[in-house]
Amino acid sequence: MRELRVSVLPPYNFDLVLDRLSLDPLNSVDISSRTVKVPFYGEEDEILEVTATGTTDDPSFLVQMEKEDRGNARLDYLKKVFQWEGTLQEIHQHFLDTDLKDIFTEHSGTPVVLEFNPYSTLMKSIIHQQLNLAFAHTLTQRFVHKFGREKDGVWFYPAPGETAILDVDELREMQFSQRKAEYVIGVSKEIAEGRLNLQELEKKPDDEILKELVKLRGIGPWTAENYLMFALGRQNLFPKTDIGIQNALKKLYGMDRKPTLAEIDEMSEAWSPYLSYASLYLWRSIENRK
DNA sequence: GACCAGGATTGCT
DNA sequence: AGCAATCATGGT
Repeated sequence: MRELRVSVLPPYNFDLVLDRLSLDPLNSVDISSRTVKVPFYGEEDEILEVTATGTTDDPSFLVQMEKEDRGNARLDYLKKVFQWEGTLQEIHQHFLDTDLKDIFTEHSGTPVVLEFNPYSTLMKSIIHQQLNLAFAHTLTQRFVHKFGREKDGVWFYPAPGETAILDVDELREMQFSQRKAEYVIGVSKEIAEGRLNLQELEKKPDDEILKELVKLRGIGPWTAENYLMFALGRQNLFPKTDIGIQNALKKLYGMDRKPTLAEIDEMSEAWSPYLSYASLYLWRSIENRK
């Protein structure tokens, strides 16, 4: 077991990170020991264990790895996933002059934490389309439990090639709709057969990635924006068709209806170039928390 | 028992 | 181009 200590710039509230991660039952989170076990999709499945050892104003972490970290691949991955090199201070500063001031103060130190794998983000987003979160998590969990892999309590999504050869009926059995099953298998085929290269895609600017992803059957604007935000960590995305965002804005402005798309454009204008943070904090503002 | 969920596609006009 | 129907099921 290799151990490593990391400190990052404040503010950074890892307990809020764990709180959000625990919304997905596939994540291996232990709130009391302030630890999350992260799947690392290398040549073999590996687990990286991250434990908070500091506070919001003096954040530090203990990282435990199973193998030697050749080329810093694992540490670089964790830095990106948990945004350890971000500057939340500046971002908070930006929002103090906006209508999101109170929400940002309440959730101060919450970074945008990325999903643990680009392909899994795509699958999860497609499965989550249009469904309430409870059922969406159930479906995703069924999918990963049946076709993915487990190691020491940590779940790994199947590889694209493994999903690509599934039959639609195998997903229908676990209560996927016909079309959702086709989307999941179809997009996996695009990747497995080399027509969609996620590593190459990552090098392009937001608008080009959006354009390419939306061409695929089963990926619309919402899913593509979700990918840019949570697989790639792009900072200026605002999924205005998202029901959760619309409900959060309705609540924020005390409206008796959801805002129109034009109204949303107006509201969000002042939050650029950090719209992804605005989105995250708006989602957090309507999530049920203990 | 409606009606809505962290949407996208298809088939109408 | 724009609109309605469709999808599976759980929560309210």
